Amino acid sequence: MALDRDTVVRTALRVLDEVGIDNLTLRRIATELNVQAPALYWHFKNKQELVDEMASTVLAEAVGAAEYGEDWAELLVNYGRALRGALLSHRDGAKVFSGTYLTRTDVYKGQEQALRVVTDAGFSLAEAVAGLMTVHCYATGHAVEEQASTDDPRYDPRARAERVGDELPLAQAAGEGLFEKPDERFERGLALIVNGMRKARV
Amino acid sequence: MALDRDTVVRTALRVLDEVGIDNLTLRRIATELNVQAPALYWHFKNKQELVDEMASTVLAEAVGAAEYGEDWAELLVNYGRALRGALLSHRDGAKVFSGTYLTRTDVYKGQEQALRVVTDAGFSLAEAVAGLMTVHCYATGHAVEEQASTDDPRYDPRARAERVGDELPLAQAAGEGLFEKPDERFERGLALIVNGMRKARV
DNA sequence: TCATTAAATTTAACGTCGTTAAGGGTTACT
DNA sequence: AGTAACCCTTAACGACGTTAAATTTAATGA
Repeated sequence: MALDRDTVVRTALRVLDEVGIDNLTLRRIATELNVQAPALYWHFKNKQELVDEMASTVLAEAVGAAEYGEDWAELLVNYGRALRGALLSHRDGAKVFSGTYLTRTDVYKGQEQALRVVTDAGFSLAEAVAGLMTVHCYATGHAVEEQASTDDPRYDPRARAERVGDELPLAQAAGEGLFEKPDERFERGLALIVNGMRKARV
Repeated sequence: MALDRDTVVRTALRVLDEVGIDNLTLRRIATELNVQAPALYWHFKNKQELVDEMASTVLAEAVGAAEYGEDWAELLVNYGRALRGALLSHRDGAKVFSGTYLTRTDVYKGQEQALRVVTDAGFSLAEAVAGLMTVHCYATGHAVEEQASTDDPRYDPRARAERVGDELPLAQAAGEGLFEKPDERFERGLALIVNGMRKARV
């Protein structure tokens, strides 16, 4: 039975979850497919093209196919949640998937839908773009920072508190709740951006 | 004359600008220092430790050492600008420096200063943390997306417009101004977040 | 049904990379 | 002068992405 691109992509995503991006090799993926490494070059031009397709697959399914509702504020929040969820859904996903070239246009469909709802709510197109873009970048950045710190053993909260020390009391007090409840923290930022939009509409 | 960590770091940053992260090799850096590659292992445990120090150096100088002023809104804006500027100041900087382990505590000093100003302005510590964190993540995410698209020849605006096509009129109209003026676009998002803070203070 | 062609994969190998081991100078101190 | 710490070199290992060529598998058409 011959391979196809989609099978390779899904296997590669599974391997990514097992071994992380630093150990994601073509040989490892090929082994998982009972195949030799050069066989992958029949389906993909090179490794980067495979990784791009992995990113596109994950993002298209989570962001492009979602239903965000008809309330503009809810929509922005849901869009941010979906994007963050997609980036966090695979090991090292934030680093790997953010800023990679999207090979599918599906993602843009979600954005089209979002822009329509927000402009229908009375915002100008420029305002709608700004709001959506801000949520998009915020969700991306949050996922990157979040995944970097939770995956790195050196980011032990206790150790951090030691290092920050008594010279930086506010940073220390802030840090206590900072690394422990990422979901709630993410929501606070989202609410802030939506509030900013509310103010703009007046 | 013996090398020291700082010399290696600054040379590595220069090489990064020349060749990009995919071609940043220890041998290339060593050559630039008139030294053999294994010599670097006397100063750094491994390549990752060197990269971490590169990130810390750039971020500490731009974010930790800056003066943000005493007006809370201006401060948040300046913090975001400084962070984005640092990430964009080197080739592939956003991908390389975001989410890497910071070896210096200098960065936290900037955050301490920021939290003091914002809380002095009447915000709770939780609100101040949320605001600063949101700006931080937004600036990070913006830099990542921005650098990924400007460096990748496949992100040609014209080609994108073709692909998006007539089915997605809003996305197309939005895209026209989206990839062309990143500075202004960044500022719009910053203003949105600051406005959200303004509303929270009432 | 069998020859022909196209598709899919294997085998073998190349050059480069990060990293390690072992050893050789240099400098500073006793 | 001897010793110890420091800093670097030479040589090499195993793993990686990738390419070229040969080989097998599957589909096609007479």
